[in-house]
Amino acid sequence: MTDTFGTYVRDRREALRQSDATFSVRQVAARIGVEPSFLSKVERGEAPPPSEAKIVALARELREDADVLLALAGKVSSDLQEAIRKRPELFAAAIRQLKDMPDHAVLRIVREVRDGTW
Amino acid sequence: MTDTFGTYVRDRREALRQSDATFSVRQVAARIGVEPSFLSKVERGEAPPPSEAKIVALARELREDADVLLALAGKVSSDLQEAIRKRPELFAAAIRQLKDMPDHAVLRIVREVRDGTW
DNA sequence: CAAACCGTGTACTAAGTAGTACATAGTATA
DNA sequence: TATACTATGTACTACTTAGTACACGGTTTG
Repeated sequence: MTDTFGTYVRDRREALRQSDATFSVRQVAARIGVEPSFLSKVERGEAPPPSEAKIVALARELREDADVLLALAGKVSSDLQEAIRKRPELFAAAIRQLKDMPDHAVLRIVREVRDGTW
Repeated sequence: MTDTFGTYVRDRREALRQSDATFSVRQVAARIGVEPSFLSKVERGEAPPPSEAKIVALARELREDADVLLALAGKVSSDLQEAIRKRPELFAAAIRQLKDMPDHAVLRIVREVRDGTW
């Protein structure tokens, strides 16, 4: 399995670096609170993706959606997990209901619920 | 923090045992594929809850909802996690939308989607 | 009364997780 | 050209996960 997470982070960081030299391994690592050698290994797929907190910090740095980055790391945000754990039967049913539906149908539900067209 | 998972499992197993002697620690452990000492420790909160696979097997044994048992163990079923990971932005939005809604509202969505009243 | 079954205590392990610390060698800059 | 910053490699550690193996003493039951 190719390391999508590391590659994705590296590509994104290098892209930002084109216009901003502070996006070096060292400086990004310092900003998210890890050792540069560790970030380097993560980007090269030599170390597994870091903890949720570090990934969220990294997403903020890279101006990426934290949920997407967490997903690439094979993780699910702890606030979503908590929502499911609080009402497991209900949310298990809801998610299993939605999981095979096309994007637009799920989106419509999200929008209609948000707008109170309900 | 009191150990809800262990206590719950023990209570449920002892209840079933009232009418069926095969619900001893030893025999249930054998049926779900762990050592009796391990199940004993889990029930007494001396060991953390077992892996997802063992919890699912345990839920089947105890005739309980696997999602509920997983939730008590602080876990979320891997098939739900996978659904979220496949479309992280979409499902993050959907779950965050539903998480503060009352049960009946979420249930209505589940039902209406299921029945195609949509 | 002995064989089988019961729960539990102790000791151990093998793999994975999440890093840190330090050294080295290359590259850019003042 | 010296220095300073860069990326990366090697080695190490501490913690957690997910259990197993085995022994012990108590309690049924045939």
